[in-house]
Amino acid sequence: MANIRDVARKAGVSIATVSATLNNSAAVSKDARARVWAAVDAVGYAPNAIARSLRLGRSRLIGVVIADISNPYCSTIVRTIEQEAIVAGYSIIVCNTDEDEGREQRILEQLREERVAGIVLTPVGHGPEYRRRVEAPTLPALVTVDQRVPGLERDYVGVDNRAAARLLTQYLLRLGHRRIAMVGGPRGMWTADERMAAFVEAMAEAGTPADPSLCIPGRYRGDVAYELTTQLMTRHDRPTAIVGANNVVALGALQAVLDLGFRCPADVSIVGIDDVPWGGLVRPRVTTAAQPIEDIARVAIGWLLERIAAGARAQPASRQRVFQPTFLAGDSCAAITAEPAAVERPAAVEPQAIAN
Amino acid sequence: MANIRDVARKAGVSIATVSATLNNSAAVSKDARARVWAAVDAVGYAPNAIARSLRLGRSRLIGVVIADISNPYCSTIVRTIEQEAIVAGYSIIVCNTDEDEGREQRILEQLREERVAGIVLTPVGHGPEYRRRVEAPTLPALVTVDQRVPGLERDYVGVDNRAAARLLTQYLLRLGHRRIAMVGGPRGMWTADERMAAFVEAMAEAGTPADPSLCIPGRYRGDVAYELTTQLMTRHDRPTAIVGANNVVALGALQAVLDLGFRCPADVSIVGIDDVPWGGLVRPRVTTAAQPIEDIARVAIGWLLERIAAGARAQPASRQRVFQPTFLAGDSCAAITAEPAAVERPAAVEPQAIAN
DNA sequence: GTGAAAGCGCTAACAA
DNA sequence: TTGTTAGCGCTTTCAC
Repeated sequence: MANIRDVARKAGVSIATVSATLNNSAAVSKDARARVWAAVDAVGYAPNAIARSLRLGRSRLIGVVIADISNPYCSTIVRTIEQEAIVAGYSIIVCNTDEDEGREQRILEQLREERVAGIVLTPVGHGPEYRRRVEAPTLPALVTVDQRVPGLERDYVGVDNRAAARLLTQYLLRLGHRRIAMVGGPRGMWTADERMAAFVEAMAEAGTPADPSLCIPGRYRGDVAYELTTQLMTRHDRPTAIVGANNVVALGALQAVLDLGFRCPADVSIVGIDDVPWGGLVRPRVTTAAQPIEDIARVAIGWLLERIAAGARAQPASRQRVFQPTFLAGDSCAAITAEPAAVERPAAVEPQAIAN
Repeated sequence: MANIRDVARKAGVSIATVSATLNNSAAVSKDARARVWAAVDAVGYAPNAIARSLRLGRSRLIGVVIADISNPYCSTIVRTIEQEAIVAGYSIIVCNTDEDEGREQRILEQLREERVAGIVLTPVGHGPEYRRRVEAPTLPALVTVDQRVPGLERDYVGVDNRAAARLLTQYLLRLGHRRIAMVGGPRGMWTADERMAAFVEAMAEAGTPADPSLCIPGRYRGDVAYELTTQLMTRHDRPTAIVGANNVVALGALQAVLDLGFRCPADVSIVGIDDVPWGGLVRPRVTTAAQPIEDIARVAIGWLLERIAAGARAQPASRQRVFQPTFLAGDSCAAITAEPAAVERPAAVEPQAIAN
């Protein structure tokens, strides 16, 4: 493939002149300029970004590390980031961690070797050891999204997870539910822990502490949620309502409930965090606390580009931006009308008596 | 950031020895080897992939060019490709064309500059000029997926689009529908044209040629399909059934139909090509002709890695692999029982008379 | 088994 | 305004 020397030879100028022409980095006579462009066409030259990156010490690549691109939440984030990145002249490298810390570590290592200009990371780990690794100055500019690592000195953009879980729980409580279950995310994952904690808190505040056996950590995967919900609903003391820790969990739960022959919301109410794509077509429409995903992604990539531009210069201190969730009423919830006893002795209530 | 020279100095060896140790490319004494690894840890060295790529003339990056990552069809492809690529030691750069040929051209140019090892492309263009560009030997190893460019000398993996559209059309015909519409994809796009052609063909074969005004090209986007379907269903001679050219088109059509107050399938039947994620929860369940997306993606990345490995050596001739779609019955279609007149004079039939 | 040195393609400092 | 040249970090040939 043609290189800058070929162009220079063809145009009858030096390689410095070619470089200056291509990059507008120095004054070049009109004549030389024209000859250079003609030669570029003639030899089919395309600048070698690798050589340029090596010379400049920086690349035009941004790493986007998310849990799983086939999750619509993640793909929306990636899409938005790409849209913004491309106008800034960057391409993005997408990596899936599958919520596996070891995998994430390998990915970060690889991105570091690749000398990417920056990284947008949905971190999966926690703890001081993990923090040390993600704070490492050997990593490029880095912004965290969605998952937050407490104490981590890196920019963070996300949603108020506690508010989201509280919102939904209180909604169910207002409808008269007392025996409410939460099918959660992976234990140790920030959003999962936060959402679970807020659920427990809201239940306690209402004077009807959550039954620990109904607070079920899981994974942010539909199949796992399906399995857990199936177990949950085949228990003799099954709940009257289920909080799904995110969108795919709620969908998995709904599918399980329907497959078991229950009606939603007649037999069991279901709510979830994060909106569902084409959620308007799912029946019943799932009531959710939606995140402004695009806004989150835009802030994240904006901050990252800022830090990349700042380069070695003084970087701003780490920032936090927390968006509020939006309550979106569907029709996956029904009020519990009879059985006031349920309010008093939730654990003793026979769900069959309440259902419907 | 530490480089190979720092490691060599620390270990008291030459950079050649460090390189040989790191890459197992030459015999190194046990002692030297140990000192090198110790030095690597000590200085926090990570090899510079950019420098290595420049030297080697090849990178560990693969470009994946798709229409829109937020389309579940695309994200499944990307996910599968990433899974296979990572075990082969490659990372992937994801680029969205939004079905815009100019955008695609810029992306291909950029990937070429980036000297990616290979490209998986969902081509959006057609015609000799376009073909010439995508066949350009200046591009790296390249495999096309989903969209096919007739006459293009590049590997292609996809589905039998005609079979898919024919399958669905014949199904509707068997149910007694005669006034069937197709909400299509972008005119000029291979899959869209094929699907439309097969629809027209199947209608003609049944002796009930499709009404041209019911063969509507559009875009592979839910909002566009929604708009077109709304127009379609507010006509006085509206159809009794709609074929959606892909999954999001079918969903957009369904949403429009329901929003207008029609019942599906009682008032209008809907089918679509490509499966829908969580389709089991959409009511009614849309009857579809599903593609084996993972299989398609796996063949594509497999062929690409093969070509990358072959390198400058003789490349195999361009290959084609066409998978058959699978018919998945939902409950979005109803039989037309009365009104045999419809068979004879479809254009004259008052749809109201048919519609349940 | 080890090291010196050339060179991948580019940019930028400096000289002319 | 233009050209010469050093060097980014690495791999690899060739001497030792």
